Amino acid sequence: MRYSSRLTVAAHILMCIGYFQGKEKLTSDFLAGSVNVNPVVVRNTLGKLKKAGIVRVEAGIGGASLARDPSDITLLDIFSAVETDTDLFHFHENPNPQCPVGRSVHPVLGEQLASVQSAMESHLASISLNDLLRGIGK
Amino acid sequence: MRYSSRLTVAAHILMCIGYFQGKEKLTSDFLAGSVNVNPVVVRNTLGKLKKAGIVRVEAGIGGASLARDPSDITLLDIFSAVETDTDLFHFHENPNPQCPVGRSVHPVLGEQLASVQSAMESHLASISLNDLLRGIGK
DNA sequence: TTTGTTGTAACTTTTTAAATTACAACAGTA
DNA sequence: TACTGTTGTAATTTAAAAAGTTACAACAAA
Repeated sequence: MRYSSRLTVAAHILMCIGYFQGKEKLTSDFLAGSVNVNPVVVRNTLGKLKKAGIVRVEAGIGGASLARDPSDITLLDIFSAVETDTDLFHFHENPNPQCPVGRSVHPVLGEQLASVQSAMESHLASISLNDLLRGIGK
Repeated sequence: MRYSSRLTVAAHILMCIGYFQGKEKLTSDFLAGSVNVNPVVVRNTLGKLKKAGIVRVEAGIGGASLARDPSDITLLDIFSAVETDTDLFHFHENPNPQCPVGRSVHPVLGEQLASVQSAMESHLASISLNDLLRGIGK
């Protein structure tokens, strides 16, 4: 299995906000129309992004806006805000502790996979919302 | 979401084979005992590893063995052999093509995510079964 | 021919994401 | 104040995928 589409949905939403900010009222309905998902999914996603300090949302009146400069919002920020389980790999639960291999898998393999994970994360951190906005309509 | 436990299960199986080769008869039951999964899962996994030229399996008589030197089996080899969908990120299906952002998400974001993916894969390729075997019982 | 094993298909269980429904809380406006 | 459009959030449903399990034919050696 792989990561859910939460990262791409969240990135899409933020690209919309960055692109349309000032021109359109960015309600969850409007954003849902571009992403083509249910408005409630947009609201939940915005809720997580708000908690992470990435967007501001006006309750009641409606409308979302970026809380930081697009160059200061990275894919890692979005990823961490939005994915519940950020672990890339998933260990099988109960290797046999009686077996020398079963006893060692988790520490040995886990250490290696953690380095893969952090390589991925630093790569995500090197890409900003600004980089994405530059590509729109090009 | 994240990758299934297929990679860790497959790596565990291969570590067992590398470790016990020559000392034990490596049947799916024996391997299942160390990994602590159903023997059928082991057989399915071995089937994929066999197709990828990583192991040899004796039908009838039973028992698995490595088809290559452990230093020539990387985590990327195992990963590719065993995961059905190797895509790390998952795109939402139907962004609105009427919207300039909806039209651009896939190409723009997809290109960036592909670079993240290949960074991860080259990292996986740098770790061999030999590296894992060295860590056992240490 | 008997025994122990692999290869596979089919089915069930469990888990997770995403869609959906519903409604209270909120903030402006008439 | 009442009305309107919106957010926040809980609860439920639907859909998809992984892993567990059962069952059995094919196989290879003794």
